[in-house]
Amino acid sequence: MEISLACYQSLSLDKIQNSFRFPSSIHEVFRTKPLFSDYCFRFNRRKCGNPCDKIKCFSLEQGLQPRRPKPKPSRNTDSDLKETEETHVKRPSVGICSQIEKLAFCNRYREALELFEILELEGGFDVGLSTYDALVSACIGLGSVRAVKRVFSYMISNGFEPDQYMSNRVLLMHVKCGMMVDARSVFDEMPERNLVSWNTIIAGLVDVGDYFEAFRLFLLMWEEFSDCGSRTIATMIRASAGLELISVGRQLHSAAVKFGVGEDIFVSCALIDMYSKCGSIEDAQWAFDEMPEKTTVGWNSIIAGYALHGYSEEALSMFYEMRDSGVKMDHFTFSMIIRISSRLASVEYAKQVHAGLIRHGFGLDIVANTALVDFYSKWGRVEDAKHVFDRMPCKNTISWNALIAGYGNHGWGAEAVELFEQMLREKMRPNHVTFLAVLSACSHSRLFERGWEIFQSMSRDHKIKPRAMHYACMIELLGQEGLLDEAFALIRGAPFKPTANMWAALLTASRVNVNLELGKYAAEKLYGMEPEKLSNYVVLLNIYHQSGKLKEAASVLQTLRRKGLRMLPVCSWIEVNKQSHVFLSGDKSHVQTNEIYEKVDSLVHEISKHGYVPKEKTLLPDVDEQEQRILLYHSEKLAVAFGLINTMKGSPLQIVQNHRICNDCHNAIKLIALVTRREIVVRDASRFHHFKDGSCSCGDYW
DNA sequence: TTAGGGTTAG
Repeated sequence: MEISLACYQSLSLDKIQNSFRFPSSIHEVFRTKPLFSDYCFRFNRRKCGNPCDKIKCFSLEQGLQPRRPKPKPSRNTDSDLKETEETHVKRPSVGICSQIEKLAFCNRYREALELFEILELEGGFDVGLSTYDALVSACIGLGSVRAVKRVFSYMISNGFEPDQYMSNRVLLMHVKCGMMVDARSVFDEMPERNLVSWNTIIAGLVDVGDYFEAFRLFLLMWEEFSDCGSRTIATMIRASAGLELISVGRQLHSAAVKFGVGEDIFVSCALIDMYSKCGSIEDAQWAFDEMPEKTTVGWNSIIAGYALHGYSEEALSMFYEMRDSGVKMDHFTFSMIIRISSRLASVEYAKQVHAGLIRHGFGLDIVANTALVDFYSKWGRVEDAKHVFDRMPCKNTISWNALIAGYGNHGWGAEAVELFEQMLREKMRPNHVTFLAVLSACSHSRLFERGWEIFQSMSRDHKIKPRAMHYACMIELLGQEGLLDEAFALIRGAPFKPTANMWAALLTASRVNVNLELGKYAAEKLYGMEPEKLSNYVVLLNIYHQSGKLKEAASVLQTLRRKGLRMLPVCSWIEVNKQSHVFLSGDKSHVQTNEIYEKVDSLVHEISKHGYVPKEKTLLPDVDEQEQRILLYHSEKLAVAFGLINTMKGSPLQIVQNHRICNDCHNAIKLIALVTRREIVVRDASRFHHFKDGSCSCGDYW
């Protein structure tokens, strides 16, 4: 029985309990056809390979054969006797061992492992269980594969025979350090496994995204114990979230209620996360409302849920509620709020969160600081971004990517490339996002040769296969150089089926270079892939117009009308004094309307001295006569005028737009930035446009 | 008995 939790706000849990079919339901779920197609869809979408292979891997018939306990080795051989004798002569090592334990207890893991070196080098020490436990803690604390190998090999060579507790700790040590293959061997060879062992290995599998194997082990665990606790359920809910399988998540929710752990905080948080990741924010909110005690993680999960669905305002409002409820905020909260501020282009708010981050003692947190770097660099405040970046005590690839992308988005292509090279010099490993950022920077700044070199170095030097987006960047780069044939050859030579992004890049290149034939070809490819996407038709329409082919343009227009494709209203918004102001074209609802319109008129008058001529007619098909008259008052211009009236000189204006900026406004804003000596950053549906000193970071190519 | 679980950044 499929149930929607949102429907149960009145009678709720009873019905959920009645729907309980666990665990047989999970077997059914994995065997039924609709769910199989569900997987196919998801795996196609995530490009995780052939879904059929994944399903084959998850064969319930091939159960894991429980290992028999290993027979204890007979001690008849000479060498064994020797070993036994040696164990008798082990040196007491109370001093070193207790020191290791103390250091590990104080989280001084590195020092504990340094001291462990003495045991390794000199050998023959009598090391007790508590010392091994401390060493395991040190390995987990450092997350070091090398340390795990050292400690594990010492345990084996020293003849350590772990009890159930220590076996689980050893298993956990491998799991936490991401050594899942070794962890699996440890698990398989354990003479006895209890619930903790199963939970540990299953959680590890979920952590690395091997959800099918996690489910397989979960069912085997169920066969062995016919029992599971809140921890197992929370983990399996996480696995359902990973697979985006709400039906399985609901069954687990039912199971949790049945087992009396439906209100467990870990289960509740996992449910909030699962429902939001599976697309049902209503159910996530319901699960949150049902939490008897709303913890920091609970609040974080629901805020993350709203943010995931693009409901930034709602997420912020939940954050205010969280703050007012007196629950402690943590580095997760701050990281999310910075990201949400970034979407809302709210510098003031981000500054406050930045201050709060430091005040609450999370000033060194890598995730929150990376979010800050991303925020500042996204909005053209490169100095601030660099300031945060330079003061980060440790940085990872994501931190570097954020700054490189920021440089690139704002037209500092050379600086982005320099930063990328510095990253390589500092032995930080780039990933596919790094290359996307640096190639996109090259493309915005027209660094053709450098971009081409970097593109080639991806697979040659860094063993990273270029993906469709990298190809799209290169097509853009070639298009800027007018090398359309080469761009087309790159698409045809790609080792995979060209994607819509790639054809769209070629279509844009054809429009900019006015190549009708290639444009038509790319547009036709795009229609086949995205028949309902309006922008594809609009670009072709523009190409026909530019080439004077009015008959063909009219035919595209007819197709649009036949398909009933209409544009969503274009809107731009800007935040001033922590308040968002949204504008539509010709919008007269704002309280400062008169002032704003006067400002637009005076700006247009001013920039006309610099050669600006407003376009009389837009090429967009859905703009009616009335709207054509108000072209002068497009949402972008209204937002810019409002920003200029209400903000201090010196600070850049930050405007967000739900569509691509139009050609006319692009020209106008470029000149407005010049005459008013203000920086204006517009994030449209496609990219950032940083207007400064009469030019734009996109190099007029978009 | 100990041990195992939930949320964040490009």
